[in-house]
Amino acid sequence: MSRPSTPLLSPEIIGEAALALSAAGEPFGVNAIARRLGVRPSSLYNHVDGMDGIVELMRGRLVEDYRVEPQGESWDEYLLALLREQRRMYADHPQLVPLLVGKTITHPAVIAAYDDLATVLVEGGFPEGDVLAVIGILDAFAIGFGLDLASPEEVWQPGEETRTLGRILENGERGDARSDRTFELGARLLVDSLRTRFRS
Amino acid sequence: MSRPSTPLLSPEIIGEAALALSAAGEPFGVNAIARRLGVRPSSLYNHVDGMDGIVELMRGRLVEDYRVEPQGESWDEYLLALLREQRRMYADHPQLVPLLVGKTITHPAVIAAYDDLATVLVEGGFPEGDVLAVIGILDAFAIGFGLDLASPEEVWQPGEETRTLGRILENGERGDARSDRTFELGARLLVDSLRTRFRS
DNA sequence: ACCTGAACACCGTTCAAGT
DNA sequence: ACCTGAACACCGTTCAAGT
Repeated sequence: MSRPSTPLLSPEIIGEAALALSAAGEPFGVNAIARRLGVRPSSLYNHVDGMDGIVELMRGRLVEDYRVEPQGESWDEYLLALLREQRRMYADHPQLVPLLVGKTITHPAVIAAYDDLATVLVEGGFPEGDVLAVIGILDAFAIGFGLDLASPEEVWQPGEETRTLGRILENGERGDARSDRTFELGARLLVDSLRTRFRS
Repeated sequence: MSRPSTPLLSPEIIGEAALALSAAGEPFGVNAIARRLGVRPSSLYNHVDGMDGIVELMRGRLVEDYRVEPQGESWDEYLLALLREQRRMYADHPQLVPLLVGKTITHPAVIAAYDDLATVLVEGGFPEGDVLAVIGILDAFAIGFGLDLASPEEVWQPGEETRTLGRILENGERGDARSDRTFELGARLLVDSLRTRFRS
């Protein structure tokens, strides 16, 4: 059983297993992936360049799975759709966030997605000198709200008396409802202020 | 040498070592901390409740180190100062982000900091029903821009031809200068839109 | 009370051996 | 070409032994 007639593994299979583990909130290391695929950890190294390679694979699959293609809608509608989808993506894979933002992006599909965004902004009338900053703001937004959505049902649990926070928490929502309201307000504020500042 | 006359360790010493490692971008696990303190990993368990306890310790030290106390300035000035400091904090400890946002906050000093913020917002005239959402937006902002600041000098490196992104990158800044411009624009947009929406 | 050493079940990675 | 098994240097955690 040292070499099967038809391969058990491939980069695609490995990437998919890694993402499934990550989406389930479980560790997605070499050993965990091998366990899930019924294979020895060392087998993975025939298809993938270690843990770094696996992360690159995951990045590629994520762009595909959460891709939002411009359909000719107005820039603000596109931005809202993109923000919503990206937030979902980071919320589904919070453990992956530091690994994704810690490395330079070279993956062609990811570059293409950012190129789409840059093009929509330029065609929407944004000054070219500001486009990079706007892209960065959108990314920061999506990551921040994604992690917020992934955070526990109860974010704050005051032990002692508070002046304001405790009262606000009692009357406010919690869990996904709280995170959704936060995101919707934030997204609206952002898009509105972009429109105001760069009205064309 | 099984028990020293004066203890080698304490929760404070352990937390400080962990933060120093994290700030240096190095792993800050039990073994790494023990190595740095010239002690065996098992020794830490006399002072701290495992890795979870160490993270709680780090959280507490972080609030102190990056605390921004309201000084009676206007709410928007306070918000800007807070955003800047929090961004710095997350940028200095990107690896810690998923561990911090993944757990309910009970630490009294952290609760007190959020209580300060909630109080400033209420006194600044924000409707109480919106304060929780605004706090969430500020958090998301700080985390997102913090991770952006911690990201590599070159965030995008297109391999092939692009329609817009490549040109924008050539003419734009990179590294901290890019991240700073992004943050300053984002912070200004946010505070402006909060002022507009909740003008009192 | 507090540090140690041994032990355990993990982790990522390399590499010779097998087909 | 591709899976395995052994080996290595890690990791977090427990616990009896020492003072």
